[in-house]
Amino acid sequence: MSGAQEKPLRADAARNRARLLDIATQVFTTRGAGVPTEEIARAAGVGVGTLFRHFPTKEALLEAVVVRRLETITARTAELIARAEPAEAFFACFRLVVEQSAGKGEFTRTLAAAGVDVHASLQESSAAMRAQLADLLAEAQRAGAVRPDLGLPELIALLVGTGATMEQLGDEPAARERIFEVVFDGLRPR
Amino acid sequence: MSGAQEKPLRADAARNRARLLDIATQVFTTRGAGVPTEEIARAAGVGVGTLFRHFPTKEALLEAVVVRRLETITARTAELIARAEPAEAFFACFRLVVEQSAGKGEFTRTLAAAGVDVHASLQESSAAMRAQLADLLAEAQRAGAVRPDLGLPELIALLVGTGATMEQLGDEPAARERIFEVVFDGLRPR
DNA sequence: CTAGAATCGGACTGGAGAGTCCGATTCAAC
DNA sequence: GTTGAATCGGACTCTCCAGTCCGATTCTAG
Repeated sequence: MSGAQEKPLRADAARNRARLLDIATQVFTTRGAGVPTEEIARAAGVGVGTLFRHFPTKEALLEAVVVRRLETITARTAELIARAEPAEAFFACFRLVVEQSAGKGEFTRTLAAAGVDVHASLQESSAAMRAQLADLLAEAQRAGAVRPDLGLPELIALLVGTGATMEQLGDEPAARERIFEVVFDGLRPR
Repeated sequence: MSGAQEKPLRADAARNRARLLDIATQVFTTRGAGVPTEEIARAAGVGVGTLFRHFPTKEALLEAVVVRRLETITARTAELIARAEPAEAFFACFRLVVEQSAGKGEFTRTLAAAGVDVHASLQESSAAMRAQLADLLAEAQRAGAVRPDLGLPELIALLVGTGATMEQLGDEPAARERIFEVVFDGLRPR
């Protein structure tokens, strides 16, 4: 579904598009989804017209940012799964998702509030992520590393919640590590 | 500090003010802080002029809602502290704060983003809450019920984060209970 | 190099929502 | 009941921002 069926963009157009995505990712992540589109455009060195040609809606831009991030996380998670034991992979992925989700909560919230619902592309990549997490969880439970009564919804909620915890905590590596210890201890069987 | 130094409000004015606070609490909690002030006013059966007389700013209204909630929680927490053993009180209060914080995250976020910083009244009641939590934590740690390396900032972050977890999870009592088990297990010493 | 198509830029529009203003209304003191 | 002060209501203004439009610019095929 994510093939390259689009006709090749003109050189400058492709450059602008990529630049917009990068800048938007950075700005939205650090300052929240409320930043005006015009500011994103200026930071990327283009006019708003250009921005809206590439992303017909602010929501579309947000969505593109989130999808790209999800895809990155999914890919890295796949690597981890292939390379490590179930238990180790599970906890490593938990860390990965939490670290990469910084500030993402606001996006999805905005998206859900704005559009009728999240769009097709997002549903697609988030479904892939869910499937991966479900596998990961099942494997870890089979290996006895995670309490067996935990479901996928709880795991996802915990991922989001731990992300919120970290956001609240700020940059204090030792404290962040202690949070991981608490959550991981809680996840293991009694 | 929270004495009654204000001159007595006229009967209708007092009624309107109370009604506005109630409605605002309800509406903001269920639909987020983005709801237009006009809608709050209409739901309360008054004009926007009235709303803005009592709360000169939307931010002020949000703040009043949050302060009131904090005060409620603080009072109930005090009861629990007086009535139970340290360990029991600690976990009961954790539950209480998480349950009562549903949807509050967005408020504080909005507040922090809007005003220069949170206002005096909020700082006051949140300082009271912090002090209470610090006591609670220290007592529970002395009783050996909570891992000793946990600080107040981590506790607060966990409260917020667990609130986010619950919000994400929705209304599924069994799942919510499992989340509490995970977090509480993680909080206890190894 | 040239022409024509794709892309750009940013002034402009429309709409939404916060906060103001003042004539109309309601309260309460006498 | 009367009267003046407090309060109300909601039309109105002002600001901010998403998204449009079109003349100007830049790319690329030949």
